[in-house]
Amino acid sequence: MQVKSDDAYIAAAERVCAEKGERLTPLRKTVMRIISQSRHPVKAYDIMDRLSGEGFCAKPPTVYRTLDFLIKNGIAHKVSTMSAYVACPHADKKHAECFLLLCSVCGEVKEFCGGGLSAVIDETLMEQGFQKNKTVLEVSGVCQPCGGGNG
Amino acid sequence: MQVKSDDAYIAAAERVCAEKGERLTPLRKTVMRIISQSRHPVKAYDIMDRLSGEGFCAKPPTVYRTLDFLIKNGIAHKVSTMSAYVACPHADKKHAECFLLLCSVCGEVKEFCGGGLSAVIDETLMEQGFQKNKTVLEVSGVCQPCGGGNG
DNA sequence: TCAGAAATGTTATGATATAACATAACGTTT
DNA sequence: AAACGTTATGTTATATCATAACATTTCTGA
Repeated sequence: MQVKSDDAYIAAAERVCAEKGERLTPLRKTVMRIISQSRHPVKAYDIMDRLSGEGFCAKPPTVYRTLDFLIKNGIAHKVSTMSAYVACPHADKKHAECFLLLCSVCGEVKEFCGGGLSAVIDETLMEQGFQKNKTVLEVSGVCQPCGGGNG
Repeated sequence: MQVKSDDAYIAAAERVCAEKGERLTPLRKTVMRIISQSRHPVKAYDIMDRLSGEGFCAKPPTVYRTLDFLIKNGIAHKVSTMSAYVACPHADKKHAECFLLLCSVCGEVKEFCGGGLSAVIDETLMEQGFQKNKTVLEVSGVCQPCGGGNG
């Protein structure tokens, strides 16, 4: 399995921000690096601790504001079921909504952006007369390398 | 739109518990009643306050334990994106996984259990080699009565 | 009625998140 | 450069959500 280097995440974040006229400040870049280097979703307070190790003295509001910024710009996601945060691996590509697969064995999170699934969800919502704003789909289970499916 | 009376929720809860050999104690029944009477998801600490009004003196662990029980037995759900809890309207019927539509205008939550959507999700996960344990799908938006879709 | 299991009570604390206001950094205009 | 408005970050305090650990009570079956 190919793993994206954290530099690639940062580069993507740079591109997204440049395009939107947003500023990827040192703090924001560092938070982005912290979550993109982790193979697991990272808790806000863990981010705070890691920031301390990098010379920042961030308190909770700073961390949450930074996370809000990253999420608002689509370069990070909140894992609601875990109260934790992940970097988006394809922030700079046009893509459907991101769904999250959470492996309870290795703890890794995998994103998938199935246009097909997105379409089915949209269609279902349409039938219900529900106007979607945001979809959160998080599946916990066992990923393939950990023995989940198809060996 | 037909609204289910809270008695129906309690009756369903009774049936589910009876079937499983679980006990729907006064505390559990009261919590079930509290969340089934609300049109919105209810916060744990609000449940605690309401319990006080009914003669219980429940502290957080008691409330969370009770919620865990209800969730474990499929008669209530946690709305992860809101840290709040709802009663399941069809706990006693065999049904696919429940998905939640959260209206940001009226605050109501609507459940739907589309077997079709469930199947598509399962299929997608299969393709990914991911063995599902639990799926959380929560959509925020605007419901039909509030002007969401199709008038 | 005794023993074990299940449920609830109690105390304390941990974990997650935001409000409100102060200061600093940045960019633009003059 | 000085003055200004905007954006970003710092700071203090506190609100909100949740669980660990252990005590007591209640239920149930032998």
